[in-house]
Amino acid sequence: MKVHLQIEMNDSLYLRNPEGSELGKKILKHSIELIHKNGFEAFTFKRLAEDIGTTEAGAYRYFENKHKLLVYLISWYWGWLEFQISYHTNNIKDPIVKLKKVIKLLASTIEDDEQTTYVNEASLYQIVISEGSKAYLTKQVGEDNKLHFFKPYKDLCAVVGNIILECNSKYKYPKSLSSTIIEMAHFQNFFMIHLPALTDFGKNKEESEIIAFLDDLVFSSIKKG
Amino acid sequence: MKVHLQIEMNDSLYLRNPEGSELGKKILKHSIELIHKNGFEAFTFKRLAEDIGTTEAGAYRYFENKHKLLVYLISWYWGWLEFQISYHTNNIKDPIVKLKKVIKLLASTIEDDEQTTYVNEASLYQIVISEGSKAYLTKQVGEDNKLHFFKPYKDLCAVVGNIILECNSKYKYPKSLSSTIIEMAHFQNFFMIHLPALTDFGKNKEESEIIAFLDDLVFSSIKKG
DNA sequence: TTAAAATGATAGTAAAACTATCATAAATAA
DNA sequence: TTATTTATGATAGTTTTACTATCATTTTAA
Repeated sequence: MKVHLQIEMNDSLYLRNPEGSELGKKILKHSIELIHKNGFEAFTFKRLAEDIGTTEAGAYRYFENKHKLLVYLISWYWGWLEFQISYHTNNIKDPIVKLKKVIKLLASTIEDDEQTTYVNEASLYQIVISEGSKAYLTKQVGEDNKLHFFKPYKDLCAVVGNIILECNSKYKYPKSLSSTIIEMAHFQNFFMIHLPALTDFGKNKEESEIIAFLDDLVFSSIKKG
Repeated sequence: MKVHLQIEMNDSLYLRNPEGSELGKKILKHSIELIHKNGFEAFTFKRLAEDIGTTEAGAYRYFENKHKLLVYLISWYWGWLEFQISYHTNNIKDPIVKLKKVIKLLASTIEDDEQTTYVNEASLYQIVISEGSKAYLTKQVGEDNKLHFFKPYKDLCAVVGNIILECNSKYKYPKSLSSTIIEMAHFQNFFMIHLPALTDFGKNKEESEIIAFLDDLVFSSIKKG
């Protein structure tokens, strides 16, 4: 049996649902490739269109602008990750084991999930690391937030925050610790690769060390006593 | 006695030293104002020139492009902050007291430092929060790093890392913990204001709570035993 | 006081970030 | 099946951004 998993997306993010047509899926697929390859700043709808074999206008019919396309991709990732977490932590009773699993999922290079043909999760993970913050570090963050663009991120943060509370219901900063883990899972990875002086992982460049750091950080913080 | 403090800047960041002329200082002053007000994406040399009363070409004589100008401003801030830290922790023997002071300096809204007339530190602090990551979250991060654009950030990170080691010489992740504190001092502030669901400070919006969170995070982690 | 350097004024270019129009192809509903 | 809506392709055009170039004038430094 082959299961197709579809992430429910906020429909204010697009003009026409990209998951509902071949061209739309091509837009997703190729924008992931291009942003991964050249970075978000160098990404244009013109290049995207050339890559796909459609016209600039074709892309603009799906997404108002490249910012919304980025937010779409990042949101898709958070939604996908939340599913991965619920899938992989299902039936785990011990919240400490659960939290360790979550940290591992957050900080591990993703392999491409064959269930979604038009999204390369491995590339998307790299985009989330390098470009993810740009989704909200803007002047329109308030408006975007009103349109619930960041709901998937907030939901994930809430999920992780609740596991933290399961570990220690008296811990005072579950949400901030949660957003700290999430951000640092990515930032430490970026630093390790590009600015190793900002980390302790420069020599080996092993993501297992990032996981060990985050484990240490989290479990020291929430340890009772 | 009036002391003028000048931060030594990497001269690959500019074409002509902006601190060496009136026009240059105006460029710094007004770019801080404009980026603070409208965000980095909306910031252009044309608007800057109009604001100052010079021409676009005038600005381009000082900075190759707006990315370098941003890196300049952010670097200036890190340099300035490192001085603040060394100034305010001078003569403090106890590394724990020192580290607390550092966290406070990192996470506190800065008041405008009258010693530097052409830099409004309060606005610059907001820019560092909202735009700081964009200095390195680019495809050219490698080249920029080779030109030592991020040295002030790395230096600061090393300083904080060393204080962490003074507290506990056996702690395994001084540099990663240091970059985590630095980044989170800003990110938690941004989240508190714009995406409060990602923090535990949404109700009161008090930066003292961020400081308390960071204190808790750091001292739990480096506590011996 | 004279040469060098910095600024101002103006012009121009390539690309980015869109919007608009119209013809055609594909899907769908009557 | 035909009629009609809907999606796509092809083409063109606009405004803004991100620069570069030139030359005259002013300021500064030797």
